[in-house]
Amino acid sequence: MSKRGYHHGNLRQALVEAALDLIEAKGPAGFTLSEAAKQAGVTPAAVYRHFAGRDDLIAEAALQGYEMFGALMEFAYRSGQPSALAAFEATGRAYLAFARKHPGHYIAMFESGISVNRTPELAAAALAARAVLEQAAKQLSEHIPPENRPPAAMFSAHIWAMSHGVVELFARGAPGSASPFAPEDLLESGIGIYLRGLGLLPVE
Amino acid sequence: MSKRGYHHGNLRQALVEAALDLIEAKGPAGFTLSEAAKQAGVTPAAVYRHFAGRDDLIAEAALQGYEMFGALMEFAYRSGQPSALAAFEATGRAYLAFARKHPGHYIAMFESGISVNRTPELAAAALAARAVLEQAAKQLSEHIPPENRPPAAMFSAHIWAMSHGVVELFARGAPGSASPFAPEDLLESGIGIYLRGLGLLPVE
DNA sequence: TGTACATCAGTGAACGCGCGTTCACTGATGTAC
DNA sequence: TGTACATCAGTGAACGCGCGTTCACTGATGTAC
Repeated sequence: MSKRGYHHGNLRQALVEAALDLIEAKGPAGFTLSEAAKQAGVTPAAVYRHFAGRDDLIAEAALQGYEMFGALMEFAYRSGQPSALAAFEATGRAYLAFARKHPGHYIAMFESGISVNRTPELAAAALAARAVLEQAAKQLSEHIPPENRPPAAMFSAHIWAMSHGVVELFARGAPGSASPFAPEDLLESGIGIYLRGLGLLPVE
Repeated sequence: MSKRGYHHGNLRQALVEAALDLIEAKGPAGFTLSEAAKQAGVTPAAVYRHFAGRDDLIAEAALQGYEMFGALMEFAYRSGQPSALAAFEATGRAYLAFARKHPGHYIAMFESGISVNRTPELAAAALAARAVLEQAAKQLSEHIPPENRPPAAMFSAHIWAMSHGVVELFARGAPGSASPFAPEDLLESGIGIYLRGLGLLPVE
């Protein structure tokens, strides 16, 4: 913002944002370091002052994504307290909202092919995000009679899978695309039916 | 198989299979026409005798995938008849089995970025595959009292989303990967809970 | 306030590489006679 | 069975391109005196 001219001032973050724009626009394969540099108004070589290389830049984008993702879900989770159900549903909605609002981050995180175990920092951020959903699932599943209560990790895996599936298949232009339902409605109703199956919502 | 030497004999299909191997091994971005040609024992230029270019080759791999996918689900669906429930569950299992056995096809279909509307033939094959699942969902949903029966298209979209999510998140090495559950169990239990939520399975 | 200097972010030219694609060609195959 | 010939699948050389990365450099910035 402040400085202009020879020194960029905040090139590191500008590069991350250029990367996110490109990933969003052209997919993880379409992203190139050179183009990100160009979009940030800088020579490709300048990137190496801030990142070890192309993959390192994507990894940073994914890291920022995981941190934001975790924080948003955490916030949603808290906002629904003390009701376990409200907290859980808010978390689910936050998942889709994040994917919609920050597609570049979402793609960098889940479709770019970078491993979550690339750095300890990235692994920790990913784990933390996942932990929020698992915590929400765990708290909610305590309302299920123990004898037919699935493991919380399985519960949250189901929700994660359905959320991710809705994002990939129906929230982007991808394959058949032309679903007659809004992704939000699809996910909300799907999770509703699932929760009913666990006895956590009344069977109307 | 038969001919050797200057003329390959079945280069077109050999290229498709090389492409599938490469896509499976290195992701849709890692696939190159040149390497597929090399793996088929042929010069890159030879590819152009059979395909319009790189994307056309991927599209053919996806097309064969959709055809196989549709046929397998159709077969599974029939094998469960006349029970609507058995047919539906067999179809769901066939989904995951296909993704497991034919990852190259699956990736070409859903992750390569090629549009299903690229050719009428591809669109038709994709539609046919989707129709099988929708048919299974429709038949099964007739066992739900009409007043709280979701549209069959929504029903099948939920199942498709959960299946796809399980494949992407837990059936491959991708992100957190280290799920403590087998994808098959995860999907089977997830669908089971969902069907219970629709009143299609007894609440134990 | 003014000057000398150290720092270091960004430059610009260069590299080797593999890509997709084109083109004129060659030589194996199968058919007509 | 043998020869002439048309077909066309695959060759090999070449292309222009953009990529990621390296390197010695330059010049803006901020600090010490």
